[in-house]
Amino acid sequence: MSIEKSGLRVRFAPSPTGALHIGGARTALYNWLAARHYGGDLVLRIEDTDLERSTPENVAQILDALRWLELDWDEGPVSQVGRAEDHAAALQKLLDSGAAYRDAATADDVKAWKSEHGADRGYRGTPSEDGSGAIRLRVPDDGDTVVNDLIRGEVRFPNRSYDDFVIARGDGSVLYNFAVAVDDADMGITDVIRGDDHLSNTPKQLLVFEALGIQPPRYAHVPLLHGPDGKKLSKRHGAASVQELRDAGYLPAAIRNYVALLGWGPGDDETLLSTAELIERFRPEDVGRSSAVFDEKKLRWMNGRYMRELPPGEYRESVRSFVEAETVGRPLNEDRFAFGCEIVQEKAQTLQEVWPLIRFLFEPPVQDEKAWRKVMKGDAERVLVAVTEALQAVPAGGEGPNGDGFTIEAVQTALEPLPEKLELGAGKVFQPIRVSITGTTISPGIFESVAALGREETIARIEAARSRLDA
RNA sequence: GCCGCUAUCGUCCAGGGGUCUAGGACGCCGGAUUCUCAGUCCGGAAACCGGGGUUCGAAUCCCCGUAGCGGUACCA
Repeated sequence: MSIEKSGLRVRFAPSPTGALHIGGARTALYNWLAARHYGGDLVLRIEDTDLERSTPENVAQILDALRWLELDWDEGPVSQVGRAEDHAAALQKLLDSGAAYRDAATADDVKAWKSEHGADRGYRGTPSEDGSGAIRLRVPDDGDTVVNDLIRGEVRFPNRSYDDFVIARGDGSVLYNFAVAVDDADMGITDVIRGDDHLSNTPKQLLVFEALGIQPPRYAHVPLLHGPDGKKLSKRHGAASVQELRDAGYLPAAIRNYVALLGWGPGDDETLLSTAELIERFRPEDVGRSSAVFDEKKLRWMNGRYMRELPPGEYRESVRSFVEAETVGRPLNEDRFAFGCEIVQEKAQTLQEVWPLIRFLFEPPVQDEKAWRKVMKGDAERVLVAVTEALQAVPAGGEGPNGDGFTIEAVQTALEPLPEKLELGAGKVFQPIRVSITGTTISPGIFESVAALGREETIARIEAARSRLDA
C-alpha cells in the first residue's frame, strides 16, 4: 500500500453504465492532458462494483470511445471488482482498529431514525453483538472535514452532517466511497481530477484515508457539463455521447479542442489549439468553477476548421466510411471519390455533410421538384442547348478526373463566357446546369461539378433535362 | 429539509478594485465574394442576477437574498 511514486499519477475512473458521454470524455481529457503536461501516468480504472449495470459491452463501449478520441492510458484498465481482496484487507484493518464497525440496523431502520431526528444530524450506529450487519465507518461528531481543492479552494464540511456511512454490505462487498479511497491509495494516485458531483463525497473518502492512516491525494473538482436544459449532462441527453458524435461526422481532434475549452481557457483569446498546444498549456488549477453548456453549433464550426486543414489523403480516409455506408454493394470509383473530396473540402463542416454534396457523382440525380420548378423555366432550354454545344467543343484528351479532357480549367474556359454571350445573369446559366446534373440547386462549384462528372455523363444528364423540358 | 458548489453577451472563454464607453470565439443580423449551398472576408446587435455594505472608486472584495446545479443510498 505504498504511495512511493515519483511524478504525477492521475486516473480516469468511469463507471460503465453505458456510452461515454461528453462530460465523461472531458474528465478523461483533462486527466490525460494533466498526465501528458506533467509527464505523469494516467491509470484507467473501471468502477464496476455496481453488479447490475456493469456489463462487458458497456466497458467495451467506453474503451472504444477513449481509443477513438485518441486518449491513451499508461496502466489498466483495472477492474475495481478485481481488487476485492485489497478491499477486504483494508476493511479488516479498519474493523480491527475500531475505525469501522458492524451495525445491525437495516437501511429501513436508519431511514426511520432519520425521519425522527431530521437530516441535519448524522446517524451514528452501534456495534452489533453478533458480528452481523453492514459495516459503517465512524465519523466524528465534531469538527469539519476540509477538502483543499485545486479549483475550489478550501471547502469545509461539518462532520455532524454526515452519517456513519456504510462502507461495505453485510456480505462484505464494498461500497463506492470506500473502494475509491482504497484504490486511489493503493494505486498511488497523486491527483484526483473528476466531476464536481463528487465534491460532497470527498469528505467521506478523506475520512477513509484518515482511518487507513494514508496521505490523501490532491483533488481538483471540475464543474459539470450541462445539457441545453441546464441539467447535469447524462445518458438522457442522447446527442452527446462520444459514439454519436463520431457517427455525426466529427473529428477526434476537433472534439478534443472543443471539449477542452468547456470549463477551461488558455488565458489569451486563442480558440483553435492543437493537441500539442493543449498539452503544453493545460493546468488543472486553471479550470473554471462554473458549469458549462455543451453547444454543438460551436463544435460544428470548429470541426469544419479541422476538416479544411486535413491533408487531402487524410480527408478522404476520414470521409470514406460515411460514403461507403451510402454505397454498400457497389464498387466505389476511387478516382471520382478522390476528386469529389477535393472539391468539397472547403465546404463541409462535418464528415456527414460530404455525401449529399458528392452523391450525384455516384448515383443518377434524384430530381428535387421544387428546384426544377424554380430553375427550369424561361431561358433554361436555350441555355442548355448553348451549354451542350460549349461542352462538346471542349478538346478531348487524357486530362481531367475522368480522362476525357474535362479539367476544371477546361470546363471553366468553356462555360464562363456563356452568360455574356447569352446576355443572361450567371445564375440563369449555371443553375440549370446544376439542376440537370445533380437534381438540386445545391452542389460544389459548377465547373468543379461538371469536371467531376465528366463529359459523357454531364452531356447525357443535360440532354435528359432538355427532353423533359420539351415534354 | 440539510450540506455544498456556482452566478459576465443566447452559448463558451477572458477580465479578479481604477486602463471596462467590459475583450475574443460560436451563433445571430447586415454587406462583400456579379454560379447555388457552404466556406471565407468585412461590419453590427448582444452581458457584469438583485439588494446592501467596504472603498475616493466595484463586474472585480464582504454580507444577505434569489436562481441554477450537485450531494444527502447497504448506487456509482
